[in-house]
Amino acid sequence: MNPCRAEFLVEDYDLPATLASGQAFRWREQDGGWNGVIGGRWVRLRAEPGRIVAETAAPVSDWKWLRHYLQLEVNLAEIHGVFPRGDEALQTAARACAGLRLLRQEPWECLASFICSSSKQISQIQQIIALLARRFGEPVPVPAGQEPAWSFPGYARLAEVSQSALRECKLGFRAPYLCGTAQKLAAGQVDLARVAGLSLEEARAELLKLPGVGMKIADCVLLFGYGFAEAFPVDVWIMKALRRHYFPRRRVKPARLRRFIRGHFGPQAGYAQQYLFHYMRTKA
DNA sequence: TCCCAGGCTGCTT
DNA sequence: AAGCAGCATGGG
Repeated sequence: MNPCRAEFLVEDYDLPATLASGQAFRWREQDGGWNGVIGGRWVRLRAEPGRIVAETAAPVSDWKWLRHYLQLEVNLAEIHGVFPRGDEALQTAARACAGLRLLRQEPWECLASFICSSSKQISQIQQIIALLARRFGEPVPVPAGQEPAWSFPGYARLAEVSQSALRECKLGFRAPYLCGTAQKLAAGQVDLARVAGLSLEEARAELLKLPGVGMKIADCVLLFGYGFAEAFPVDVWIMKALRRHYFPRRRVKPARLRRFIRGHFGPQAGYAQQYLFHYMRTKA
Protein backbone atom coordinates (compact mmCIF):
# COMPACT_ATOMS: atom_id res chain seq x y z
CA MET A 1 0.00 0.00 0.00
CA ASN A 2 1.69 3.20 -1.15
CA PRO A 3 1.20 6.25 1.01
CA CYS A 4 0.18 9.32 -0.92
CA ARG A 5 0.94 12.97 -0.41
CA ALA A 6 -0.41 16.25 -1.70
CA GLU A 7 0.00 19.95 -1.05
CA PHE A 8 -2.69 22.59 -1.19
CA LEU A 9 -1.88 26.27 -1.39
CA VAL A 10 -4.09 28.18 1.03
CA GLU A 11 -4.41 31.71 2.27
CA ASP A 12 -6.04 32.53 5.51
CA TYR A 13 -6.59 28.96 6.71
CA ASP A 14 -6.22 28.22 10.42
CA LEU A 15 -6.15 24.43 10.31
CA PRO A 16 -5.81 23.74 14.06
CA ALA A 17 -8.63 26.12 14.96
CA THR A 18 -10.82 24.64 12.25
CA LEU A 19 -10.25 21.01 13.20
CA ALA A 20 -10.59 21.64 16.94
CA SER A 21 -13.52 24.05 16.96
CA GLY A 22 -16.23 21.58 17.80
CA GLN A 23 -17.54 20.90 14.28
CA ALA A 24 -15.85 17.54 13.69
CA PHE A 25 -14.79 15.13 16.37
CA ARG A 26 -12.38 12.67 14.79
CA TRP A 27 -9.20 14.77 14.57
CA ARG A 28 -6.27 14.06 16.88
CA GLU A 29 -3.19 16.23 17.07
CA GLN A 30 0.03 14.28 16.77
CA ASP A 31 3.58 15.50 16.23
CA GLY A 32 2.48 18.83 14.90
CA GLY A 33 -0.10 17.40 12.53
CA TRP A 34 -3.67 16.19 12.67
CA ASN A 35 -4.77 12.60 12.06
CA GLY A 36 -8.33 11.74 11.12
CA VAL A 37 -10.61 9.64 8.96
CA ILE A 38 -12.70 11.11 6.15
CA GLY A 39 -15.08 8.85 4.27
CA GLY A 40 -13.18 5.68 5.10
CA ARG A 41 -9.75 7.17 4.29
CA TRP A 42 -7.08 7.74 6.90
CA VAL A 43 -5.68 11.26 6.50
CA ARG A 44 -2.94 13.24 8.14
CA LEU A 45 -2.95 17.03 7.71
CA ARG A 46 -0.19 19.45 8.52
CA ALA A 47 -0.30 23.23 8.33
CA GLU A 48 2.71 24.98 6.82
CA PRO A 49 3.04 28.63 5.87
CA GLY A 50 0.76 29.19 2.91
CA ARG A 51 -0.18 25.56 2.46
CA ILE A 52 -1.70 22.41 3.89
CA VAL A 53 0.12 19.13 3.41
CA ALA A 54 -1.99 15.98 3.31
CA GLU A 55 -0.88 12.36 3.58
CA THR A 56 -3.07 9.31 3.10
CA ALA A 57 -2.42 5.63 3.63
CA ALA A 58 -3.96 4.52 0.34
CA PRO A 59 -3.20 5.92 -3.11
CA VAL A 60 -5.28 8.90 -4.17
CA SER A 61 -5.64 10.10 -7.72
CA ASP A 62 -8.31 12.73 -7.24
CA TRP A 63 -8.25 14.97 -4.14
CA LYS A 64 -11.61 16.57 -4.76
CA TRP A 65 -13.09 14.91 -1.67
CA LEU A 66 -10.49 16.54 0.59
CA ARG A 67 -10.73 19.95 -1.06
CA HIS A 68 -14.46 19.77 -0.51
CA TYR A 69 -14.17 18.63 3.10
CA LEU A 70 -11.74 21.44 3.91
CA GLN A 71 -13.74 23.97 1.85
CA LEU A 72 -10.52 25.22 0.30
CA GLU A 73 -12.26 27.25 -2.38
CA VAL A 74 -14.22 29.37 0.07
CA ASN A 75 -13.34 33.06 0.15
CA LEU A 76 -13.42 34.16 3.77
CA ALA A 77 -13.12 37.84 2.93
CA GLU A 78 -16.36 37.67 0.96
CA ILE A 79 -18.08 36.03 3.90
CA HIS A 80 -16.82 38.61 6.37
CA GLY A 81 -17.94 41.25 3.93
CA VAL A 82 -21.60 40.40 4.37
CA PHE A 83 -21.55 40.40 8.16
CA PRO A 84 -23.63 43.20 9.68
CA ARG A 85 -21.48 46.34 9.55
CA GLY A 86 -22.13 47.87 12.91
CA ASP A 87 -21.86 44.68 14.91
CA GLU A 88 -18.66 45.26 16.85
CA ALA A 89 -18.98 42.08 18.89
CA LEU A 90 -19.14 39.99 15.75
CA GLN A 91 -16.35 41.92 14.04
CA THR A 92 -14.15 41.37 17.08
CA ALA A 93 -14.89 37.68 17.14
CA ALA A 94 -14.30 37.38 13.40
CA ARG A 95 -10.91 39.11 13.65
CA ALA A 96 -9.94 36.82 16.51
CA CYS A 97 -11.00 33.76 14.50
CA ALA A 98 -9.20 34.68 11.28
CA GLY A 99 -8.74 31.58 9.14
CA LEU A 100 -11.30 29.48 10.96
CA ARG A 101 -13.47 27.69 8.39
CA LEU A 102 -16.61 25.66 8.32
CA LEU A 103 -15.91 22.12 7.14
CA ARG A 104 -18.23 20.17 4.86
CA GLN A 105 -18.79 16.82 6.51
CA GLU A 106 -20.66 13.73 5.43
CA PRO A 107 -24.24 14.32 6.64
CA TRP A 108 -24.81 10.99 8.40
CA GLU A 109 -21.59 11.12 10.40
CA CYS A 110 -22.31 14.73 11.24
CA LEU A 111 -25.85 13.89 12.33
CA ALA A 112 -24.77 10.95 14.46
CA SER A 113 -21.97 12.97 16.02
CA PHE A 114 -24.27 15.76 17.08
CA ILE A 115 -26.89 13.37 18.42
CA CYS A 116 -24.09 12.21 20.70
CA SER A 117 -23.15 15.79 21.52
CA SER A 118 -26.14 16.88 23.55
CA SER A 119 -25.13 18.11 26.98
CA LYS A 120 -21.56 16.87 26.53
CA GLN A 121 -18.21 18.61 26.40
CA ILE A 122 -16.27 18.44 23.15
CA SER A 123 -13.59 16.14 24.59
CA GLN A 124 -16.27 13.69 25.67
CA ILE A 125 -17.95 13.78 22.27
CA GLN A 126 -14.60 12.87 20.73
CA GLN A 127 -14.35 9.90 23.06
CA ILE A 128 -17.85 8.67 22.23
CA ILE A 129 -17.27 8.94 18.48
CA ALA A 130 -13.94 7.11 18.80
CA LEU A 131 -15.63 4.29 20.73
CA LEU A 132 -18.40 3.99 18.14
CA ALA A 133 -15.92 3.82 15.26
CA ARG A 134 -13.67 1.29 16.96
CA ARG A 135 -16.53 -1.00 17.88
CA PHE A 136 -18.85 -0.73 14.90
CA GLY A 137 -16.77 0.74 12.08
CA GLU A 138 -14.50 -1.02 9.60
CA PRO A 139 -10.72 -0.95 9.95
CA VAL A 140 -9.08 1.41 7.49
CA PRO A 141 -5.49 1.15 6.23
CA VAL A 142 -2.97 3.31 8.06
CA PRO A 143 0.72 3.92 7.33
CA ALA A 144 3.26 1.82 9.19
CA GLY A 145 3.78 3.00 12.73
CA GLN A 146 0.43 4.78 13.04
CA GLU A 147 -2.35 3.94 15.46
CA PRO A 148 -5.11 1.77 13.99
CA ALA A 149 -8.14 3.60 12.67
CA TRP A 150 -11.74 2.79 11.80
CA SER A 151 -14.35 4.24 9.50
CA PHE A 152 -17.46 5.74 11.04
CA PRO A 153 -20.22 3.11 10.98
CA GLY A 154 -23.12 3.69 8.60
CA TYR A 155 -26.68 3.96 9.84
CA ALA A 156 -27.49 0.49 8.49
CA ARG A 157 -24.88 -0.91 10.87
CA LEU A 158 -26.02 1.10 13.87
CA ALA A 159 -29.64 0.22 13.16
CA GLU A 160 -28.89 -3.38 14.11
CA VAL A 161 -27.05 -2.50 17.31
CA SER A 162 -28.66 -2.74 20.74
CA GLN A 163 -29.09 0.26 22.99
CA SER A 164 -27.03 -1.44 25.68
CA ALA A 165 -24.13 -1.80 23.24
CA LEU A 166 -24.38 1.92 22.57
CA ARG A 167 -24.45 2.64 26.28
CA GLU A 168 -21.17 0.78 26.52
CA CYS A 169 -19.85 3.49 24.20
CA LYS A 170 -20.84 6.04 26.87
CA LEU A 171 -23.89 7.35 25.06
CA GLY A 172 -26.01 7.38 28.19
CA PHE A 173 -29.51 8.73 27.60
CA ARG A 174 -28.59 9.46 23.98
CA ALA A 175 -28.49 5.74 23.14
CA PRO A 176 -32.17 5.43 22.21
CA TYR A 177 -31.89 8.61 20.13
CA LEU A 178 -29.01 7.32 17.98
CA CYS A 179 -30.62 3.91 17.77
CA GLY A 180 -33.99 5.32 16.74
CA THR A 181 -32.51 7.69 14.19
CA ALA A 182 -30.40 4.94 12.60
CA GLN A 183 -33.45 2.70 12.35
CA LYS A 184 -35.61 5.42 10.86
CA LEU A 185 -32.99 6.09 8.19
CA ALA A 186 -32.51 2.40 7.51
CA ALA A 187 -36.26 2.07 7.06
CA GLY A 188 -36.24 4.90 4.53
CA GLN A 189 -38.56 7.11 6.55
CA VAL A 190 -36.12 9.97 6.15
CA ASP A 191 -33.73 10.28 3.19
CA LEU A 192 -30.57 12.22 4.02
CA ALA A 193 -29.60 12.52 0.36
CA ARG A 194 -32.92 14.19 -0.44
CA VAL A 195 -32.41 16.79 2.31
CA ALA A 196 -29.63 18.40 0.29
CA GLY A 197 -32.08 19.57 -2.33
CA LEU A 198 -34.63 21.13 -0.01
CA SER A 199 -35.03 24.69 1.20
CA LEU A 200 -33.58 25.48 4.62
CA GLU A 201 -36.97 25.28 6.31
CA GLU A 202 -37.94 22.06 4.56
CA ALA A 203 -34.58 20.49 5.29
CA ARG A 204 -34.80 21.44 8.95
CA ALA A 205 -38.31 20.01 9.20
CA GLU A 206 -37.09 16.76 7.70
CA LEU A 207 -34.26 16.40 10.22
CA LEU A 208 -36.61 17.27 13.08
CA LYS A 209 -38.52 14.07 12.33
CA LEU A 210 -35.63 12.11 13.77
CA PRO A 211 -35.54 11.17 17.46
CA GLY A 212 -32.95 13.07 19.46
CA VAL A 213 -32.83 15.86 16.89
CA GLY A 214 -34.11 19.29 17.94
CA MET A 215 -33.43 22.74 16.53
CA LYS A 216 -29.84 22.93 17.70
CA ILE A 217 -28.68 19.60 16.36
CA ALA A 218 -30.67 20.03 13.15
CA ASP A 219 -28.94 23.34 12.49
CA CYS A 220 -25.52 21.85 13.21
CA VAL A 221 -26.13 19.20 10.56
CA LEU A 222 -27.58 21.73 8.12
CA LEU A 223 -24.52 23.95 8.56
CA PHE A 224 -21.63 21.49 8.92
CA GLY A 225 -23.01 18.66 6.80
CA TYR A 226 -25.06 20.32 4.09
CA GLY A 227 -23.63 23.82 3.91
CA PHE A 228 -26.83 25.76 4.58
CA ALA A 229 -25.06 29.06 5.21
CA GLU A 230 -27.93 30.62 7.16
CA ALA A 231 -28.28 27.81 9.70
CA PHE A 232 -27.50 29.11 13.18
CA PRO A 233 -27.17 26.47 15.91
CA VAL A 234 -27.92 27.90 19.35
CA ASP A 235 -26.18 26.11 22.20
CA VAL A 236 -25.31 27.26 25.71
CA TRP A 237 -22.19 29.12 24.55
CA ILE A 238 -24.02 31.00 21.81
CA MET A 239 -26.75 31.84 24.30
CA LYS A 240 -24.12 33.39 26.56
CA ALA A 241 -22.69 35.38 23.66
CA LEU A 242 -26.08 36.57 22.43
CA ARG A 243 -27.22 37.61 25.88
CA ARG A 244 -23.98 39.40 26.63
CA HIS A 245 -23.69 41.33 23.37
CA TYR A 246 -27.26 41.87 22.20
CA PHE A 247 -29.54 41.55 25.22
CA PRO A 248 -27.53 42.70 28.23
CA ARG A 249 -29.39 42.14 31.51
CA ARG A 250 -32.70 41.43 29.84
CA ARG A 251 -34.47 38.14 29.68
CA VAL A 252 -35.14 37.06 26.10
CA LYS A 253 -37.96 34.82 25.05
CA PRO A 254 -37.08 32.08 22.54
CA ALA A 255 -39.42 33.43 19.86
CA ARG A 256 -37.86 36.88 20.02
CA LEU A 257 -34.38 35.40 19.94
CA ARG A 258 -35.15 33.42 16.79
CA ARG A 259 -36.52 36.54 15.13
CA PHE A 260 -33.42 38.51 16.08
CA ILE A 261 -31.08 35.85 14.67
CA ARG A 262 -32.99 35.63 11.38
CA GLY A 263 -33.06 39.37 10.95
CA HIS A 264 -29.63 40.33 12.17
CA PHE A 265 -26.86 37.99 11.03
CA GLY A 266 -27.68 37.75 7.34
CA PRO A 267 -26.86 35.22 4.61
CA GLN A 268 -23.67 33.98 6.35
CA ALA A 269 -25.21 33.60 9.79
CA GLY A 270 -23.60 30.18 10.15
CA TYR A 271 -20.10 31.61 9.95
CA ALA A 272 -21.09 34.38 12.35
CA GLN A 273 -22.32 31.73 14.75
CA GLN A 274 -19.08 29.76 14.54
CA TYR A 275 -16.99 32.83 15.26
CA LEU A 276 -19.12 33.88 18.21
CA PHE A 277 -19.04 30.31 19.51
CA HIS A 278 -15.28 29.87 19.15
CA TYR A 279 -14.50 33.31 20.51
CA MET A 280 -16.71 32.87 23.54
CA ARG A 281 -15.36 29.41 24.24
CA THR A 282 -11.67 30.06 23.81
CA LYS A 283 -11.00 33.74 24.26
CA ALA A 284 -13.68 35.45 26.30
C1' DT B 1 -19.09 18.09 46.53
C1' DC B 2 -21.15 20.88 43.19
C1' DC B 3 -21.82 22.74 38.68
C1' DC B 4 -21.77 22.31 33.92
C1' DA B 5 -21.35 20.37 29.21
C1' DG B 6 -22.20 22.41 21.03
C1' DG B 7 -29.98 19.27 24.22
C1' DC B 8 -34.14 16.65 23.62
C1' DT B 9 -38.54 14.83 25.27
C1' DG B 10 -42.70 14.94 27.60
C1' DC B 11 -45.46 17.05 30.92
C1' DT B 12 -47.46 21.47 33.19
C1' DT B 13 -48.85 25.89 33.26
C1' DA C 1 -45.83 29.64 23.88
C1' DA C 2 -42.92 29.02 27.80
C1' DG C 3 -40.95 26.65 31.74
C1' DC C 4 -39.01 22.62 33.70
C1' DA C 5 -37.52 17.87 35.49
C1' DG C 6 -35.26 13.98 33.94
C1' DC C 7 -32.15 11.84 31.36
C1' DA C 8 -26.04 9.44 31.77
C1' DT C 9 -21.46 10.54 32.12
C1' DG C 10 -17.22 12.85 33.00
C1' DG C 11 -14.37 17.40 33.53
C1' DG C 12 -13.05 21.13 36.15
